[in-house]
Amino acid sequence: MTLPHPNTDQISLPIVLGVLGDPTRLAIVRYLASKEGVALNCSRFLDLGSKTNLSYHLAKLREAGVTRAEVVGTNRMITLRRADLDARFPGLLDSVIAAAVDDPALPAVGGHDIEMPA
Amino acid sequence: MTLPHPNTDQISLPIVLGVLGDPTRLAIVRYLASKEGVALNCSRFLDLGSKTNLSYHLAKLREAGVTRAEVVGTNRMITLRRADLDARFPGLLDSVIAAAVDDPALPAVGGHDIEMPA
DNA sequence: CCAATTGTTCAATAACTTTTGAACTAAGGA
DNA sequence: TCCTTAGTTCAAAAGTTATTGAACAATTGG
Repeated sequence: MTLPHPNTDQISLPIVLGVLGDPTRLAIVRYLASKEGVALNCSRFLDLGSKTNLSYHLAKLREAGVTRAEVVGTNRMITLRRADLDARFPGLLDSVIAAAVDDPALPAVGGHDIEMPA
Repeated sequence: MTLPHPNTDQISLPIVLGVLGDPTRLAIVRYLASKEGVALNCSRFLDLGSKTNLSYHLAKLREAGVTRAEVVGTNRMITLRRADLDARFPGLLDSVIAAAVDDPALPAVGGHDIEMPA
């Protein structure tokens, strides 16, 4: 049971930008960046929306190539595809995350759930 | 007759990313970047769509704070707000433009119209 | 003044995106 | 096996964005 992800060279600039142009998804990416090296399961993000709505946003991020989701039991462990994005669009993710870190308009993710080492 | 633009500190990260997440607008920005220091009128971009559709996309870019439009006679002279964007989101525009420059999937702007010095 | 040029606005439509709830699958534990 | 937990899928509804054509405004040049 593995989920579909684009290859690095299939990642599209307008699609990545469009996917990041949504406050919920930007908040997810910001949070993933703040926990780099750690794989988080979806329920981590329940502050940002309902379970089914998160499933939708996380699928968008994955299909755009921004995140990777690994199936571990009944969990999907989610990580940022930082190396792939850096290779494809150097500097882009860094500048987006740096800008997102101090954006008070973005919704925040609490800090109340299990996490597992990547 | 001056057009509304956001102040630098009003420029929003998700709005900028969303606006750039469209191939037509990314092509406009890429072209503006390639002609930096030159103000271009709207008809420069007619390869990318109809007159009224361009009016729409150029308004989106302007309202997001990505471009500046100056009224000169019957023309709107359009420039990238590079300094403002660099101040607000350091490195972001550079990395977007660098990635857009070698994106063969983006529509191209011809090179068949008047241009005027900024 | 008249006509041409540049670009906007408006309303309609088409196309897409987001959100929701109910039903579902798959794995894990008692 | 049965129950729970984690997450997906589906279809409907709601909301948003993109595209079009017709009508409009403002400036310039003859």
